[in-house]
Amino acid sequence: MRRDSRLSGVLHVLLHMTEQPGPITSDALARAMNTNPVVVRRIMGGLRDRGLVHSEKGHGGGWMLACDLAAVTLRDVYDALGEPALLAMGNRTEAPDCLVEQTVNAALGETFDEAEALLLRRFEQISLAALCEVFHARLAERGGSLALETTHAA
Amino acid sequence: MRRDSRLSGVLHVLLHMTEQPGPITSDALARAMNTNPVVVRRIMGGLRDRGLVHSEKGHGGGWMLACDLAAVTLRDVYDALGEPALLAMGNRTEAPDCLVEQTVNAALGETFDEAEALLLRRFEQISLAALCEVFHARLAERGGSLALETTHAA
DNA sequence: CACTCTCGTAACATATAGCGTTGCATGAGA
DNA sequence: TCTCATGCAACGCTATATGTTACGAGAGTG
Repeated sequence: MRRDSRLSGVLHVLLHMTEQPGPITSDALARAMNTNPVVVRRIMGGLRDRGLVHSEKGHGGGWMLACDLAAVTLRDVYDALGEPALLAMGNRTEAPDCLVEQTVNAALGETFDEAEALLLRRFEQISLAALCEVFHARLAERGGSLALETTHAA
Repeated sequence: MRRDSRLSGVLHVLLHMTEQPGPITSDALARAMNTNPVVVRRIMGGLRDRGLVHSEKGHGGGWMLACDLAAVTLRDVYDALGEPALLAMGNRTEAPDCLVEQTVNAALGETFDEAEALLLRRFEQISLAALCEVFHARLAERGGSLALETTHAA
């Protein structure tokens, strides 16, 4: 299967939203990500249910941030996506009768658990506010516009 | 995508081979793994090309170990499988123009790289001989047979 | 009220990758 | 010559991320 890029995608969207005061429509976000509005709504749905963002229908509607950027980490966003699989590999069988396979599972499982724990720990260490800061540092360093419409030409 | 279990599977096979003096057929290995002989040959092909195992056709043929168990690590086996993807997630775009996405990619990419490096490092730290040792320790502790035919009832 | 905008959601299509299965060719031993 | 076993191509199946279309519901505008 293709590699899951939902976390990457939703963070892209969230970071753009921090740079824009008003609500942004799924359509505008979809254009920025070269994808479809429905895909945007799909990945944003989980974040809405968790109260990270808020959506409004009708004229002037769209998506708005609804959380404290300093208090929300990538882990929260990851959870809001439904905690998709982190590793592409896994043990063949969960609870095998075979002692040989139990040995293999134990060794591999420990390694896999370590890697997953590392990822989640790193996610918890990065807040949306921190991402914003890094972005602004890059912006100041390299110059350029911060508007969604400019960075993503229509 | 389904979670890749080739590493888990091939290690199971290799460990069984260390416990058996003569060659083992793909058919016997497939029965032990509740799968198809062709699947066994497929994942073993890479290991054969690297000289980790040797295959013989005809009567009395099958698979044999062809390496120093203490010198071969899980990393070697992983490489022999063709270095399949370790992580189920990735960045949406490799080299985006958007400064926002560059920021997201940098943060996530660093985390992903760390996790991949951890996995490979752990793989390098575990030799086939070490797995064998753990297996024999478990065997002595819990008792039981070590024959493929017994642990995997036909 | 009619119209337009936007989200919410179902339904279906597409692409990829692991896995299973069949068939046949090839080489080795009985 | 027959049987056993690998080598390999060619399918089909399944799961999942992603793309697309269609329609309904709510919210603002004229």
